[in-house]
Amino acid sequence: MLADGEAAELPALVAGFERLRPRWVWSDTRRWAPQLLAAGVRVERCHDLRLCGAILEWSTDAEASRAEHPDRPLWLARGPAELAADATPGATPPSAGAAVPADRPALFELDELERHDDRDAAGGASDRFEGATPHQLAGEHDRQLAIVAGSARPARLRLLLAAESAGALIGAELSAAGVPWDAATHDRVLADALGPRPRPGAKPARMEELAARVRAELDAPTLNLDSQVDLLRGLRAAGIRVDSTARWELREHDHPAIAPLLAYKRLARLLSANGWSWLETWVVDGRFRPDYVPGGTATGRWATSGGGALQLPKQIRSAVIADPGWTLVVADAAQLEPRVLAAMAGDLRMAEAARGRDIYRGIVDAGVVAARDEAKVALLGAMYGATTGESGRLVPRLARGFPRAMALVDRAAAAGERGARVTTLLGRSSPLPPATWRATQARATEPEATAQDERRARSSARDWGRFTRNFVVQGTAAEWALCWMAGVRSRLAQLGDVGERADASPPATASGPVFARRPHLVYYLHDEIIVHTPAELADEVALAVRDSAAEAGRLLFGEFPVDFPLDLAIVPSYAEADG
DNA sequence: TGGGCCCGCGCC
DNA sequence: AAAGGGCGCGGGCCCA
Repeated sequence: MLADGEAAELPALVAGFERLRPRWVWSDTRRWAPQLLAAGVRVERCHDLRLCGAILEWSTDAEASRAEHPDRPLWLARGPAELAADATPGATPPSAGAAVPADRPALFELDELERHDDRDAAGGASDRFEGATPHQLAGEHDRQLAIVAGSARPARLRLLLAAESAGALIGAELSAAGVPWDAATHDRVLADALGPRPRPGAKPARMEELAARVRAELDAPTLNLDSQVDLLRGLRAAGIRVDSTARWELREHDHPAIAPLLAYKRLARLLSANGWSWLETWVVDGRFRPDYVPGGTATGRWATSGGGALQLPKQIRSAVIADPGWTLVVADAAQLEPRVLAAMAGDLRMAEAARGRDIYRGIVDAGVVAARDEAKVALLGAMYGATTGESGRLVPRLARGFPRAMALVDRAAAAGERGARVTTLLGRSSPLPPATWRATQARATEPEATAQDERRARSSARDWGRFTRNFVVQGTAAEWALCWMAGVRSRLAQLGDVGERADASPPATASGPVFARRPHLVYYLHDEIIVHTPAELADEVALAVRDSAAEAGRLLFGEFPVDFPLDLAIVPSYAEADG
C-alpha cells in the first residue's frame, strides 16, 4: 500500500505525467482511478493488468504463445518515489518536453493482485496468484504483451485489451459522475403507484388494499403474499392449478384473485427494488452512483455490485433528469446482436437484410419468413438456442435463408456440447463447464449408465451448448459496445470544458471536479449509453456518439458492409427517449 | 444471527 | 404470447 504522504501526492504526480499522454499500467483500475477522479485527475488511457490478464489467461488465440511464457507472475513494488525519479528533479511533474517517451508505461506499486475475479468456476485465474511471491509489475506487463505478440491474432487481442481497459476507466468515471437523479420525481412516481410513503415496517396503502382483495378472493384471510410457499398453497387450495407463482403462469388462469395478485406483485417489486429505501441508499446529492464491474461477466458484459444499475425499470426512468442548462443524449444500438452475428459470420445476405433500420422487416422482405414477429422470434431463437415452440419451429427457416450466420452459432453450440471453449471475434474465450458437468457427461459413457444418466447428460450438454452459442454473439456485441463507448469517451474529452461565458451552462458541480464543466458519460447498459452535456454542446455530442458507432463497426468488422444504426434522442429526461 | 439457496422479476 | 442466453437483487426460508 502507498504511504499516506505518498498517496496525497499521487494525483498531482499523475496529472503531470498525463500531459505526456502515457498509457498507465496498473494493477487494477478499480483501485486507482476513483481516488484520482476524486482529486480532479482524469487519465486518458491505461492497461489494466487484472482485466487483461484474465482475458489472456483463457484466450485460445493466445494458447501457443502462453505456453512459451509460463512464468508465474512475481510482483515487485514500485512506489511513487521511483515513479517521480523518472521525471524531472524531485516530485515536480515533468513538462511536456521532458524526456519520457509517450508510450513508456508509468508504474504503480502493486503488492498483490486483487482477486474478485472469480468468473472461472472451472478454476483458474483466481488461484493463479495464490501464494505467489511479490512480483514485478513491468514483468507482468511484458509477459502479457509477449502473449499478445505471439498469439494467432495479435491485432484483435490488442484491441480487446485496450477496449477492456478503457471500459475499466469508464466504469470508474460513471460512478464518479453519477446519473443526474431527481429524488422528488422519483418520490412522486412511488406515491402515485403505492400511495404515500408508509411508516417504517408498514406496507404502502395500495399494496394493503390489493392484498386484502387477494385474500378475500382466495378465501384465505391469513395468507402472506410475500411468501412463495404460502401463496402457492393458497392458490391451489382455491382450485387454481399452478406449479409456481411466476407471473407468466398466473396470467394463464382465469380467477378473480389473479388480477389483484399480479398488481400486488408489480408494486411489491417496485417497492423492494427501487422504493424509498433504495432512493435513500443510492441517490446522494442528486446523483445515482452505482458500482459498476467492467468485464464482470463471462461474456464481457459488465455487472454491478450494488445499486442495480443494469435493471433500472422503465417505470422510474422519469427521475433521470439533466441539470438546469444541461441535457441528456440517450443512444442505443438498434438490434445490435443480430447485426453483430451477421458481420462476424460474414453473412452478406443477413447484413443486407439489416441495412437501414429494422432487421426483422428486412428478413421478411428477403422472403425468409412471412411476418415481422416471426422474424424476431426466429432470430432470437437462433441466438439463444430455442428448440421448442414457435421459435424452434421457425429457426430452420432462418437457417435456409441465412446459412452462414446459422452455421456460426451452430458451431459454437456444438463446441459447447463437447465441453470446448469458444471465442469472441476479438479473442475473449468462454469458461469451461464446471466439474459437475464433466462428471455428468462421463457417467453417461460408462457401461452401466442408465437411460436416465444419458438423458441428463444430453440435457446438460445442450444447456452448455446454448450458453456457448449465445456467448460468441453476446460477447462480440459487448466488444462492439466497449469500442463504441471508448470512442465516445475520447471524443467527449476533445470537446473540452464549457467556458466561463455568461450564456454557458452552469457547472454541474454534483458531477465532481473532472466532469462539472464538460459533457460526460453517465450511464451504460449493454447497448445503450447516456451522456450528460451542457445543452449548447448537445448536437456535437450526438455527432460524437454517431461517429463512434460507425468507428466501432469498422474496428471490429473492417469494410464488411454492415451498419449499426442508433436510436438517439436529445432529451431533458431519460423517460422521453424511446426505450 | 448469518450464510446460502431458491424464487421471482427487473434489465439487455 | 412464450422460450431460448446473460445478469443482480430482495425476500423468504432452511440450516448451522
